[in-house]
Amino acid sequence: MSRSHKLPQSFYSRPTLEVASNLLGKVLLRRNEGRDLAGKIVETEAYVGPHDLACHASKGHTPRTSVMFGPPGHAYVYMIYGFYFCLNVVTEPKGYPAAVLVRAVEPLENVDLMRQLRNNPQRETNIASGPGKVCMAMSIDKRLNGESLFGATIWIEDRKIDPGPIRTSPRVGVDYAGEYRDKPWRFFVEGNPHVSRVRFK
DNA sequence: GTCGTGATAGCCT
DNA sequence: GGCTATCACGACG
Repeated sequence: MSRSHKLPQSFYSRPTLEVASNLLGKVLLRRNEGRDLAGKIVETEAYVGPHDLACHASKGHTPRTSVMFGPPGHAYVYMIYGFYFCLNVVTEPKGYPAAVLVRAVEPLENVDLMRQLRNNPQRETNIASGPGKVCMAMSIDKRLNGESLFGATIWIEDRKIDPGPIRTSPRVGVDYAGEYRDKPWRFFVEGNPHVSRVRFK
């Protein structure tokens, strides 16, 4: 039983754009007080390293960004706008600071609990259709910053789901990033209603 | 449906 | 001090 479908470290230790694209259709798992919350990843963004002006690590190695400089396959969680958290997975070999932001998942297991954690939105497509929502729905906060994705707290599984057609677009909220602003480094499943609607075209 | 606004904390010139 | 990889809500129409 308990077969592990966990993605291995070699999955994460690759070029960030590949990881961001290949994460679509994989399943994010979060063990929360004995219950596993699960969601199929349908939207990601790549933050590709020290030269990418939208990547936090372009500001250098600071306490905040240090997890990104560490080994691949770990969670980089930070607080944004004083209210919300964003979940990233660290990519590329150790020492190269890059990560993939998980922007949206389609709830799969214990959906009732995920909905509750989000203060009971009406529509299921409003449970985890955005990076802050993903963290709320899956009980992810600063305490998980630096957590390995190979333990029993949070991980990503390959359930051999065909994600369907993949599209790209510019990333959300990075107008400040100069020549990197319009890089098509956002990946999402075309037509999936759980994708965040922001800057859709 | 779209648009504007307010809330708020941690980080870093 | 200024900015931020966001969300919810209310005002429109």
